[in-house]
Amino acid sequence: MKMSEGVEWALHCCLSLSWVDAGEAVTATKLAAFYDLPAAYLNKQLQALVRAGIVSSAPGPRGGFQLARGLEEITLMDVVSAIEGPRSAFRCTDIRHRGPGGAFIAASETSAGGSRIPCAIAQAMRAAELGWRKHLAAQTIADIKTVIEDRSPNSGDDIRHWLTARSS
Amino acid sequence: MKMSEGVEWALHCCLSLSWVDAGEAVTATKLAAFYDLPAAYLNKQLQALVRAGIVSSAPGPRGGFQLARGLEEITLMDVVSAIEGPRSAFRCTDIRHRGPGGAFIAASETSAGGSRIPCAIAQAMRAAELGWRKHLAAQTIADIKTVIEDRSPNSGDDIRHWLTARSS
DNA sequence: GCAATAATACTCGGATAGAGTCTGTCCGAGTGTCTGGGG
DNA sequence: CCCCAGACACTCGGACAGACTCTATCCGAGTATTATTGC
Repeated sequence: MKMSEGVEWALHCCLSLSWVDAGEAVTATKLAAFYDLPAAYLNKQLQALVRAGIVSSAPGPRGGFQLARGLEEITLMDVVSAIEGPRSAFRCTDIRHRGPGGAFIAASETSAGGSRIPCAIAQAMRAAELGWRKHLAAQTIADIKTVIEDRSPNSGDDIRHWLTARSS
Repeated sequence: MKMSEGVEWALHCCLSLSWVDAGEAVTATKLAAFYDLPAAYLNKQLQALVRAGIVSSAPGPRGGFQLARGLEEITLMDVVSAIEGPRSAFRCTDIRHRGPGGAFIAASETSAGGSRIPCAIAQAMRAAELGWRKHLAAQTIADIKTVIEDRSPNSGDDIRHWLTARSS
């Protein structure tokens, strides 16, 4: 169970984009060079953020990516969901209903309407994962930005200058 | 990010093993037949549980697997960790230190001793994942067994009879 | 000098290969059981 | 009848392929810029 590296990339990119002036777009090539990442693949991850409505994109010269909404409106959950997809990590395949074992619970645990009572194991796993998602949804990128600006107040200016410089 | 199916299998197997009498071993073949799973692959997952000390194994005739400790001592976290390994889902590759961007934070965020201050993003992700792990560690398989026995009090007997029958 | 136009360079976006991990399968080492023979 | 030895059948355990997802790359569609040409 490994989370895609694209999540880390996307989070850092959102953070970096927050320092450039509104209306200014940064290209995927520039962001990739800044972090020494493969440009085309980073572009792919940024596309996922576009589809999720987190950043907006513009083609052509002077084009690129910029945040589509305020940092306070972007939670870690939003970014993770955009990159990893909406499906949960634990996926119940209902093995309790397969094979001879299924016969034992079919009578006693199947509700009247025919809809099956969810597996207790799946419920427990889902509850734990929900806790994880709640933690992610409770933190916005603005919170992280605050931490970083506390640590090094001038890094934001440096990053903005580097990303908005015309010649690389 | 998809969790291995082996986790679901292992959880169900632990639950099933809890109903057979102590000292009685159940073979991987039997458990696989019960849930209609590939026997050899299920055996592989059970081996992981053995390495983690959750179940014990015995070779030869009358051999098989049985729980190595009480259900109250087996948390969901134990099983997940046994199957999935100890590594966390989110893995910080420190892209903030790679490329030109690394130069900006090297001076301001590196502590005196040379040890780097952990990335704020990695910290946030790790905190969320820790919340997930805490949820998993807080629930034991005994808890799940209680839920199931509440729903269908006689299923335990059925499962024990099926698993301990000599001829399939 | 100014406006319209065509060529241009640059960007994102999706379609296309390669690597790593998860899933599934096979065979060998080891152990308890059963059968046959001897005392 | 009881004990012992040998063969046997059964189990786990690790080594070996196949499938799927993640990673990485390439090329085409579209757009703002820029140079050129005519007025």
